[in-house]
Amino acid sequence: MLDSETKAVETPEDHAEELRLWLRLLTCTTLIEGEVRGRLRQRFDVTLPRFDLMAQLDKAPDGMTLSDVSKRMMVSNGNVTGLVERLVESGHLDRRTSETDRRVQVIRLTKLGRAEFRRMALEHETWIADLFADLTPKDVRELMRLLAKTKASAQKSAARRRS
Amino acid sequence: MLDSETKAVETPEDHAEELRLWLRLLTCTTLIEGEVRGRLRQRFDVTLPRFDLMAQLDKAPDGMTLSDVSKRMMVSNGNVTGLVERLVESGHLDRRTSETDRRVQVIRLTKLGRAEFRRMALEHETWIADLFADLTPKDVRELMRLLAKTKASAQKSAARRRS
DNA sequence: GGAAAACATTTTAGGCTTAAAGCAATTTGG
DNA sequence: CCAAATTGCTTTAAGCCTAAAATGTTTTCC
Repeated sequence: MLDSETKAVETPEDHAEELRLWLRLLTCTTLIEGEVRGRLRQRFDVTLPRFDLMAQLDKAPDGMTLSDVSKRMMVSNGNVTGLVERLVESGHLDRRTSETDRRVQVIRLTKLGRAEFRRMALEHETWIADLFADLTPKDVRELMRLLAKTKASAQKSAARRRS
Repeated sequence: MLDSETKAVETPEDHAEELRLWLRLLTCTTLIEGEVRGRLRQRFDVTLPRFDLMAQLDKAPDGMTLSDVSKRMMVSNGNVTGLVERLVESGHLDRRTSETDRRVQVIRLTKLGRAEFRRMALEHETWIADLFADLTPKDVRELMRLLAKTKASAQKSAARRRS
């Protein structure tokens, strides 16, 4: 049997498996994301980022600040500014400056925005179910568990770098 | 015990688990992708799409057509056109029209492009390994299996829609 | 109280991305 | 052979996205 040192010499840094895993993860996400994007556009003439932003706001009846949205969506501040601008323009969002802190903008879904989002979300959920249809409930549970572990690992690594 | 019909009435369409799974998948990918993007920029002043394109070409010593690249990267044709333009400009790519079919553009890494990519890829691999560091080899295998199943399921669903 | 730091957002410059339309070259099927 | 369809790529218009700098506001802390 090989000791660990010998093995280390033979395969100095074998991270090929992790690399393949990352590529597969990326492929899955890209595939599903593209499918959802296309369906949103065809059925509702809406973009995925707009839908995602509305989804965040649907969960927050009292509204959110732009920073909150930016953190939740994991996108840059400037990105949110533009996205919100367009959704206010189209009447889906209401935006007001906080009374207690004039730096802060609070945004909410308008009645129109909420109604449209709910209508889209119902159908969206069936698309997702269909895309994952071949996974058993056990597969789903197991994937949830492993992705939670993955997320924690990646966050730890990211924090290590920032420190 | 409830029969399936009663149960169906109580929970008409329970796809909440799949939805959560999709969001978690997306979170993991966004997290890792953002981390890789930032490191590529800081260490090598290169963008992620440029790196991805070079990675495709590194696996194809005889070059690829733009269509091939577009399919592999799962992005639109027009996207590749611009990406290639900039990489030819910076001297990383060589582009020539096919002798047998004048519609086709074949691109390859230049000597410079290959050298730079190899240098980046070495480090990139260690980042990925670090990001996935808390997963056991068994976790990795299991994730690979479940993501393969997910990919197949999503492709089937996408094909259903297109038909 | 007031300077300095922190914070929320916007602006800027540049690049990425898509869908759809357009152009040229090749292939197909009468 | 040649018109029609297909294929490979580019262009266009619009929107998405980031990092970094700028602006205005609030908090901190001496």
